[in-house]
Amino acid sequence: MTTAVNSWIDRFQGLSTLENHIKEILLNRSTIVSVPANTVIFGPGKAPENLLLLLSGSVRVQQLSEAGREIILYRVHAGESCVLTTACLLAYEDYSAEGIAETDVQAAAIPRMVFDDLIAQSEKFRRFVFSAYSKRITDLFLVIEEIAFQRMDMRLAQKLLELAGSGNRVATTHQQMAAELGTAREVISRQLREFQRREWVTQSRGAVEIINRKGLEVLASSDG
Amino acid sequence: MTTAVNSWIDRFQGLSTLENHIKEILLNRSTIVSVPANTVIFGPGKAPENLLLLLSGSVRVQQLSEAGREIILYRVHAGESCVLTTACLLAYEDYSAEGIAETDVQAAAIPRMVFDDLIAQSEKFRRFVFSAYSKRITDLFLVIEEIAFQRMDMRLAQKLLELAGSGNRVATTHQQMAAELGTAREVISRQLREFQRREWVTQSRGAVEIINRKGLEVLASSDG
DNA sequence: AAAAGTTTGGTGACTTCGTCACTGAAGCTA
DNA sequence: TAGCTTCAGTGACGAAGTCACCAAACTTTT
Repeated sequence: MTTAVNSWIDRFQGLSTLENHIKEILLNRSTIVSVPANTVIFGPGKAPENLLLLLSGSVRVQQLSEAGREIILYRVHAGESCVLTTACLLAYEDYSAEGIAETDVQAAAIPRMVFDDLIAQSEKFRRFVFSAYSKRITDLFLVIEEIAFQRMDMRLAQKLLELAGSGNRVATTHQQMAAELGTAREVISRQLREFQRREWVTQSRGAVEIINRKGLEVLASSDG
Repeated sequence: MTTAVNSWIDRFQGLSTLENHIKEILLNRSTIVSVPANTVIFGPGKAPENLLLLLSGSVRVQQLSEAGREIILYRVHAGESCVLTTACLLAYEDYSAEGIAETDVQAAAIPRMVFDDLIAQSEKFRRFVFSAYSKRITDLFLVIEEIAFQRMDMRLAQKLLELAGSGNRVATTHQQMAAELGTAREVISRQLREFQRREWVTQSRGAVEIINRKGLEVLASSDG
């Protein structure tokens, strides 16, 4: 029997303090899966059978409208869980959201029944799950607020900074940025042209280079 | 000891099949509360201490933006639960959503600890809770899609029909309708004027009267 | 009952955003 | 190198959001 130390479990804030016997259940009854980039992990007609705890990579959860437009709802990163999915698979399976591996992904997959077991047995695991829900839901509230009330130029500046991270290059097409923000490609093109005119960015096919971070930051944080 | 039959529990789809001893815990450790209309049930700085199961009335959950604008996220009706709230109170308490009693409300209030107990003890209760989550979350996805992609005239027609129910009168101000749809009052005023011109509705101060349901229905269901 | 205040709705001018139809340029493929 | 596909640019226009202001309808006060 393993001692359940130094396992992937400890990479998850909120799981590392689990009781040892719970950790063992988690370790013994979950499997580590590897998923190549761009795999559809769940979606309409493809209900997820497992709760995924991401060890590396990221998963993009997006919604497709009937008219073929799409919007990105949130991302799941390493150290986080696809927990909303779990709820959704229990009932309303007919929603149109889908989860896609954005990079190669490694994850611990917990079967539905084991998940149920853990929820029943461990107060700490329950807390972990409901905390994850909480974060996702507040994220969704934020998305709604941004779509409804914020200006596109501000949202685009924020998204560019977010996607650039510590670097300066954002490798993405205008079309993809449009999906990020739930708008049309032309709108992105025009905004980026304006950013370029202000010498905040330079553009090349399939990429945006940030050359004046400050400018974007000022716009991004100008509340209103 | 009660037999736990004919109680409020049976009004909830998903709870009526609970084991009897679970029903008894639910009955004995929850309290029936009455809340007058317009009470703020939870909100920023007022975390809910209980899971509410609505017996009568309805609760409106809305988000306030910094600029003072608001948007209605969803409603909780009799026979449903304020379950999202429960998750949120566990962690991220700093979200800006608030729940308001739209009418006088009667509800069964389950303290947080009892909720945790029930989750641990009953598979059926877990299913009830996660199903409720599922419904709310898919509702939120729908809200996002509508805000991002649907035309205002269509959304307004849908909302009018929804609020009218089986009647023909919607007692609401333009400002309130704007909050329903996350837009500005002027937009609502202009759309309603157009509906009036088409002789689908008549207006009076604080109310809209539907006089041609068909017209609204056609617009509401014209996808695209 | 008249005056004053508040809430609700109306409107024009303007900006921003989304849509449509089309163009051209860049990169890939055969 | 010719042809295809993807990506980006653009003008024209319609839809939606913003701003500033006005007017009408209810409420409260005197």
